[in-house]
Amino acid sequence: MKRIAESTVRRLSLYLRFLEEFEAQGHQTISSGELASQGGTTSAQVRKDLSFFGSFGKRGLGYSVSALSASLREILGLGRQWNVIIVGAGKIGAALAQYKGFRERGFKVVGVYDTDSARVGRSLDGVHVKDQRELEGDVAKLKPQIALIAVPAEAAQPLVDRLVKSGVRAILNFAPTPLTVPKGVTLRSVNMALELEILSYALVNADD
Amino acid sequence: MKRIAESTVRRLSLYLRFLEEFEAQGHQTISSGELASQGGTTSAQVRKDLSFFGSFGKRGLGYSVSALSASLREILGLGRQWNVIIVGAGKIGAALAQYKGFRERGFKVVGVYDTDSARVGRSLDGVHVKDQRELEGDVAKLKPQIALIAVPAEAAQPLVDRLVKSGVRAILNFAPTPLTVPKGVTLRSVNMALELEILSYALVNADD
DNA sequence: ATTAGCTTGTGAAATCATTCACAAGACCGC
DNA sequence: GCGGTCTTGTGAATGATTTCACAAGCTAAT
Repeated sequence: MKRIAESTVRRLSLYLRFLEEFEAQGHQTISSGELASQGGTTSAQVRKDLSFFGSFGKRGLGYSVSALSASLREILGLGRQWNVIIVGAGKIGAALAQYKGFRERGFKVVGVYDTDSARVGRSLDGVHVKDQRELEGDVAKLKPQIALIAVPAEAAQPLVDRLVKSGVRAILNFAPTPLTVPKGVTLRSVNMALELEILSYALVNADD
Repeated sequence: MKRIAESTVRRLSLYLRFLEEFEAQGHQTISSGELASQGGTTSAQVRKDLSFFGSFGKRGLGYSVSALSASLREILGLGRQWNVIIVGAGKIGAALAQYKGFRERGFKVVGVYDTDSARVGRSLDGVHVKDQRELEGDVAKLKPQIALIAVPAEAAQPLVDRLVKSGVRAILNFAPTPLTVPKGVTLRSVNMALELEILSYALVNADD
């Protein structure tokens, strides 16, 4: 299949959110325009996004909420449980470990690791923090597909290398540093200070 | 001035990071190629990004690390302190309140608010959590330019409306829901579950 | 069965972002 | 001062994404 733009995948994910809300409200069908207004985009964009994957609607009618939800879940790979490990049990790692939103969407935290002995042994929402030396062994055993990185910037790249070597194929990085991964491994980064700097730029240039 | 793409601003922010590291290592000059290899981009991209704002290098030599750092800080509006409030003192709000990276880059947390009386009064890294009823009064007094939102999804939009009404012009949202703001207000969202879903998509479609 | 009223799916056009490619400078060594 | 070697700054070309615009398809009402 043709490569799909990340912006498209991101929007599909948003559409799914909204479809679930809509379904809970008992609606049966939804039009591209309604979907668009929630996601802050246009009806043409919605239709184009969906068209990459097939044809899901009925002309004149719109989309079946439940059928489209199911299709999007399928497309996004959410019909299953993903096992996730979190490395780094500081403030951010701990908050992530306890974040309910992950579990609700099929992402199960199966391990939390740290190097600091003061943190090892603590329990975070049912999962207790293990020593980072156990990482390789656990990855081999539990086969988590996704790792979240919440360690200091300087520890992040060596950690990524270890994770990749152990077979992790998808990484979400919260350390404020750019990382590199080999081809075949997907890396995404969330950098909160950077987001604030973009806001700072917007404030300073408010008169554009 | 011509409108600058967000992707450009994001990269400028990254370049600044490296420049600071590079400066700490005692280097005087840096070429667009060196800057690019750090940021995972190309030298042409670096030069193009900078060209929107002026001409900062010397042909044959590269860029003065300190001069370019200063220019980027100026462009990004980082030559000053920004006052930030955080609304929502749950796991994520608390982690944000204690995140050192913000302070280091000139973002000072001047208030943390929650509605839950069990959380009100707690101290998070020197700032203590206040009742959300004090929000409007404090915003009028402290004039924070930026608000971080870490409340449940359903509480987010009403909160945004209150913040905007009180004069906040930039918002960073961590609630997993799309929000709308009037023109003149900048909103950015960080949605962690969404990032995981994008990874999920990548894993399922690894063979593209 | 026809019409009226919606809404989809999709090429084509327009816009936006990145990469290319090269002239114009700048420094160094001789 | 001149030739050689870098590296910038930037139009032009390419590539990617979004928006437009409209034919085609479906439902409901009469």
